[in-house]
Amino acid sequence: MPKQVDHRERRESIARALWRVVGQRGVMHLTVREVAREAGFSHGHVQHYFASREEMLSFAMDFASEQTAQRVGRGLEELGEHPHPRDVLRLMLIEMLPLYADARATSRMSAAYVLEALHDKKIHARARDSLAQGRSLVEQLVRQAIEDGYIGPDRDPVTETNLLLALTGFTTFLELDVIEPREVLAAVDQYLDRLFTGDGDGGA
Amino acid sequence: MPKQVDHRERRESIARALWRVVGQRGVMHLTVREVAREAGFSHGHVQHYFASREEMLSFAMDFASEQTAQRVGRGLEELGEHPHPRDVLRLMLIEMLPLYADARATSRMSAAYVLEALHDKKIHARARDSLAQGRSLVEQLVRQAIEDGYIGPDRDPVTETNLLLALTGFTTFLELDVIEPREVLAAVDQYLDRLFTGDGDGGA
DNA sequence: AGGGTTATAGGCCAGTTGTATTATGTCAAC
DNA sequence: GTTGACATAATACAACTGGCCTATAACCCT
Repeated sequence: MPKQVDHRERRESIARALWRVVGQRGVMHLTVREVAREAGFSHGHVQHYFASREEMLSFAMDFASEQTAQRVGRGLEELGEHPHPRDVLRLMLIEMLPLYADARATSRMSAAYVLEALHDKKIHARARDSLAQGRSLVEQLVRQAIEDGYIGPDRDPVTETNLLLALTGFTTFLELDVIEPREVLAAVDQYLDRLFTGDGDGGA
Repeated sequence: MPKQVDHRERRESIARALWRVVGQRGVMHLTVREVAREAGFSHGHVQHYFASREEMLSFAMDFASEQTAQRVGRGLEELGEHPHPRDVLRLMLIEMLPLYADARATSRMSAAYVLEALHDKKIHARARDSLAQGRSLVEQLVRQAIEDGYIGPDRDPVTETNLLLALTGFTTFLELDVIEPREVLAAVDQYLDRLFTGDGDGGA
C-alpha cells in the first residue's frame, strides 16, 4: 500500500487554510471550494482527504484545540522542571488569548467552534469534553497551589479556577481592539499577583 | 403616507427570528429564506423590510446590543435611586451573560457579531464603538466607586475595569455546560466581594 | 367611490453550494 | 511493462442562495 503523501500532514495543511478562511473571510464563506482555493488545491482534491465538509470542519476544530495544547506544552518545557504554578497558569491563559498569529488563528477557530456547538449536539459534546478537561487540569493546578501554600488557604479552588478561566473573556476585547495586548497582560498579571499571595512551601 | 404596519416592530420581529436561527440552526444556515421561514413570512416579505441580507444582519446585531442595554436599564430602575456600585456592576455582568432566555439570545447574536467583525471592517468599527462605549461606562463607574471609597484607592481603575469585563468570558463555559449558572454567580459575587472592600463615603 | 400607496406572496434568475463521478497522472511491486 | 492503488483535477448535478420583478390584496385619504 504505497503512500506517496502523508495524509495527516495534508489534512493539517487544509485545516490551516480553513482557519485562514475563517479569520479572513468569515464563517459564512467557509465553503469547501474557498478552503481549497486558500490551500492552493482543487476542491476535488480536498474531497479526497475529507469525505465531507462536516468532517473537514471537525478535523480543523480538533486540530485547533490540539495545537493550543501543544503550544502550552512547549511553553511548559521552557519553564523548566518545577515551574511556579503562577507561571503555568499565566502561560495557559496567554496561549488561549489571541495575542499573536498562531494563537489568534486557533482562538478564532475556537470561537467558531463554540458557535457551531450551539446547534450541533456532536460538536457540543466534543467541545464540552475538551473544555471540561482543560478546566479540570487548571483546577488540579489550583488545588495543588493552595496545598503548597502559593495560594491562600481561604480561597475556594472551584471558584478560583472558574475565575481564572473567565479571563479568556479578554478575547472579544482584543479582537475588537478595545483593549490593547499590553493592558491585557497587565490585567492578567495583576490578577495573578493577587491570587498568589503565599510564597510556597506553606507551613512545611 | 399611510402606514398600516409598524415598520420598526416588523423589523424587530424579523430580527428576533434571526436570533433564533443563529441559536438553533447556526450561522451557516443564516439565510434570508430561513429567517423568513422562522418568522413565518415569505422571503419576498422580508426583502420588503430589509433592502439586503447585509442590512438585515446589521439591524439584528444592533438590535441585540440595544436590547441588552435596555435590560440593564430596566434592572437599574429596580435598583432605586442611589444603587450600590457593586449591584450596578453585577447587573451589567449578569445581563451580558447567557443566563436566561433573553440574555442567551442576545449573547449568541453578539458572539456571531464578533466573529463577523473579524473580516468586515464596517462591522468591526460598529462593534468596537459599541463595546468601547460600554467599557468607558464601566470605567467611569469604577472610578467613581474608588473616589467614593467603595473600592480601595490602591486599585487601578483601568485594570479593574478590564478585569471586570473579562468576566464575560464565562459565556463560553455556560454555553458549553462546563460551568453551571450557580457557579458563575458564585464566582462573580466572590469577585465583586473582593473588589468592594470599602463601605463607601470613604474618609468624608 | 376611486386613486394611490403599501403589504404580502410568489416566481425567476444567475451564481454558488456540497457531493458524486469521471478522467488523467504518478508511483511501487511484480 | 503491465497492473493496481493512489493523487489530483475537472466536470456534472440537484439544491439552494440573494436579489429582482410582478401580481394580488388590503388599506388610507380625498
